[in-house]
Amino acid sequence: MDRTGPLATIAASLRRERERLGLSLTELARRAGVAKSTLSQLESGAGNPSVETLWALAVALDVPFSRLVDPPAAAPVHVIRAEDRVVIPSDTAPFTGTLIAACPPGARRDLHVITGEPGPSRAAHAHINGTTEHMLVTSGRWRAGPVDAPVELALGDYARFPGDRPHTYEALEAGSAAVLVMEYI
Amino acid sequence: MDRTGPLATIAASLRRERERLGLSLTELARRAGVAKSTLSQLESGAGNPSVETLWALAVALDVPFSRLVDPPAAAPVHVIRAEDRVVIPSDTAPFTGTLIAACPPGARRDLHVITGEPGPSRAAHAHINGTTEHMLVTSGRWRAGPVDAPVELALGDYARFPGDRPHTYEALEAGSAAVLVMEYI
DNA sequence: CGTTGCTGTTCGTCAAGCCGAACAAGGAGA
DNA sequence: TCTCCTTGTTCGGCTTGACGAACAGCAACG
Repeated sequence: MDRTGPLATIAASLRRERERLGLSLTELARRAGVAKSTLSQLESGAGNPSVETLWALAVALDVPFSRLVDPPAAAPVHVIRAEDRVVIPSDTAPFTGTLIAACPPGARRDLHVITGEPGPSRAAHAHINGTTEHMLVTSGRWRAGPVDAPVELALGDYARFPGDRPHTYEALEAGSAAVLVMEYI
Repeated sequence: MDRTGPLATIAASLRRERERLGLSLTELARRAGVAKSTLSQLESGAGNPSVETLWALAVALDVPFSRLVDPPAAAPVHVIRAEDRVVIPSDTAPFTGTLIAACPPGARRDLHVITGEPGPSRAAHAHINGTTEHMLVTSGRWRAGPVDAPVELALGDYARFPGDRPHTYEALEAGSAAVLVMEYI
């Protein structure tokens, strides 16, 4: 966790999330029930908001509280080979997905098991912003990752890649399987 | 994410985390650089702390910011068989553990891969309060779970059990392996 | 050109968070 | 018991965040 102070992060996050929704500063202030002067100062980096104020803004923006205080998680594609036990993006075509454990409140992590057979790769729609996918091959081989940069994964390989951008899964062997962790910020 | 207001959660979280470290209110206030009167009021539920104040406390407690505002998740023992794709506690004896992905800030989830050979079961020390372990067998068979209620797991079985109490792992076949997710609240 | 409506800004006032000191309560030791 | 140090509490003050209004800038419309 970073210790650089959350104020600058909050300022940037507020403006980013507000513009993501296409809301004006005035409109967001109205929805959140805070004075627009307060919001203006917060977005300009000045101020030290109370928890209640920031909470109201998070609700109005429909984002988790921590989204505003934690620095935007850089989610570059990260690849680790089985030999090194490193992260690698993986992607399968005809596959079945099974939700094993739903994300408990506060943990923000969903566990899936997917199995696939060789065939055309299957594209997955992008998830909400800030999503990261972890994939660990437990059987066979896969090709997975962002549509513009998929990575081939062998048994035991692990991959991590952004889940908020288009990505694909493709099984390269019969009976391929993998553990998939959907992670939200 | 919950929308019930973070103040009560903050009050409970502050006291819980402080007592977890065995710190007195006075000592925590000193380390965080906040007046102990302020901390006293926060723990009693009164007050509406500023982000800077709460941030200083989170740093002093060495917990991510969101740990203080998100409600704690309940973690009863939950078991699911492979046929049902349900959770089941698993436990192995002679084993090797490899950290694949360290817990990113706010996500509070560590990914491990463990491999084991048959032999005497190995007890794992209890982790910090609120820890939950997820285990998914990717090879062989395991017996794992709380020391007083271990569960046998076959290939593909999944188990979830509290990690803040003593538990064990025991591989039942040569070349057994599993994915282990350490989850913190 | 003036008006209306929006953008986001800055200002003064009031309320409230934060602080430090003073406080009561509980052990530990002489 | 009396003292000393700790625990966490409550109290006056200073500081600061939140509010609402007034403000300047820009675009569309009559």
